[in-house]
Amino acid sequence: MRVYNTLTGKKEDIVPLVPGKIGMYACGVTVYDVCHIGHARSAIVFDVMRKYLRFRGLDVKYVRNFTDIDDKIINRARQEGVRWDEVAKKYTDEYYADMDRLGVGRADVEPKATEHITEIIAIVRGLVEKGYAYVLDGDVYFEVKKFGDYGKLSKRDVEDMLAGARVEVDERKRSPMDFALWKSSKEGEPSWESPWGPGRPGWHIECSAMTMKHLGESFDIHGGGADLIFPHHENELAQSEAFTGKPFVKYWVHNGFITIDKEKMSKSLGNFFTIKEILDKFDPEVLRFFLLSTHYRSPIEFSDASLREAEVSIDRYYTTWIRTEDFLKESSEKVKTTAEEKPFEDLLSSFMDKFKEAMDDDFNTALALGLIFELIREANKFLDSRPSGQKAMELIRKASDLLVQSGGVLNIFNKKPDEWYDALMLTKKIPFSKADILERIRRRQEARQRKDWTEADVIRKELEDQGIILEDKKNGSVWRVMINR
RNA sequence: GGCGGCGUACCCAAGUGGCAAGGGAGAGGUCUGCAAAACCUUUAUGCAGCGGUUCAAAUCCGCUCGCCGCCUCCA
Repeated sequence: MRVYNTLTGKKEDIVPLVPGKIGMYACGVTVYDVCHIGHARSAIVFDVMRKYLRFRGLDVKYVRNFTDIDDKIINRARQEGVRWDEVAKKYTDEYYADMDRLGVGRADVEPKATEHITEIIAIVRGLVEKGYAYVLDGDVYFEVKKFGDYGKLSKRDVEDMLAGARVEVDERKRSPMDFALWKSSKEGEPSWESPWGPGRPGWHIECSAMTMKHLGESFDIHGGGADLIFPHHENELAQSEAFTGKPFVKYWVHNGFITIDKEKMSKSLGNFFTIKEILDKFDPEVLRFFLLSTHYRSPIEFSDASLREAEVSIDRYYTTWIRTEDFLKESSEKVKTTAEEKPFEDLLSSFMDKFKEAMDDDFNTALALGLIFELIREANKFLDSRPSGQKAMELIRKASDLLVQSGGVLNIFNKKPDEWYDALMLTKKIPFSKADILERIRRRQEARQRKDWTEADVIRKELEDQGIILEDKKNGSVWRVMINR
């Protein structure tokens, strides 16, 4: 398995620090507002990585944090006139609600900054003692120039950055690049006792404390959005390695942004969609599929049209699923071998290797999806050749097993077709109930038996106008929800 | 200004040296009472442009053009 490591700028073989085990940390969210789909991308990408690593037999410990104390939270609380911890609680709940709807699983440990104040203080104290940090009026700063490797993750040169000087200058600091490990609290602000007086942790130190506690001083994979590379991860790396004297993270993994009209989706530009907004119009599976249809490091342009395309693709999957189910239900004594059998069998036996190969190569979900659709096409082709007999059934059963297995890793295609259509009934706001539809199908079936094609077509048209498509099969008609309307 | 990335068909999108995955849309066809679904054929002698290296380049190197990101909070 290989992964692109931001630290080295190359794809590298994944060799766990402890054979058979993976320690993995992903930066979660600061709980001061509702999540947008950029947060969803990060959450989904690392959820799938975790699932795949497990699928490959690794014992994964996945940690994802909450930043529940921060200036933004304090500001938000001030604006809303509520306590800071109420803000944190509220948006933590919102986060869970969004993730649950999205189908993103919980991490193995979900630590909060405020639950690690003791550990944070211990690290800050250690850094002061080791001479990497200095105290100023109750604040503690990390002195960047003391850490020779500073800039190695984001490929930045400290001198260049100083020359650029877009950093807010606090005259008291020894260097503008120095960053806060501990911030003294003003009257009325949340605070914890510390050797430097009442205060709260700086932004980056919490991750060092939490990773160290839950994954050890060195661990395998650290992930997050690409916008966290600098300064957050750079600072995290510096303070962690300065404190322990050991390599902090083996593989740094960063996901690309979601763009709108080619521009990064962000709070400040205001061009963002919340997870809720999207899930009102699309099933969570559609968003997941869409996000996995592009490699995780590439930017992905967000639009309704793209989500509709994803919807069509998913529908193709469930349509095929129904075909395979129908096929397996029909008992077939007579054996009919077709010319399609051999190529189909070959594809089935090579599929899982190719799927693994795709996912092994830096979690190439887009390529993996391509393979899944190749399998779907071949399964349909095989069924079109009208085979029958035990062997044919075994092949189809194997195909659906492979689809379930690969879909399971990607956390897609995990519904039953019925559930997919139920979901579409809701998101497409179909005005008919299932009973309405079945009643019309029954009436149409009578008309068809009378060979009253006009009447049959009128009923079909009526359903079609409301977004329901009928398919006539040899033993009756079935309905589906129309996607493109 | 410094650093990094991207540009593949009508659209989305894989592909880091050896015949250009996959999906959508379009056209034609098979099947069907007609449809739908499915399948088949078709749609890039070509990968932003120009040079170079190589037996061989979308892939490596150089330059040019265009777009974007980070350098400040950000998934």
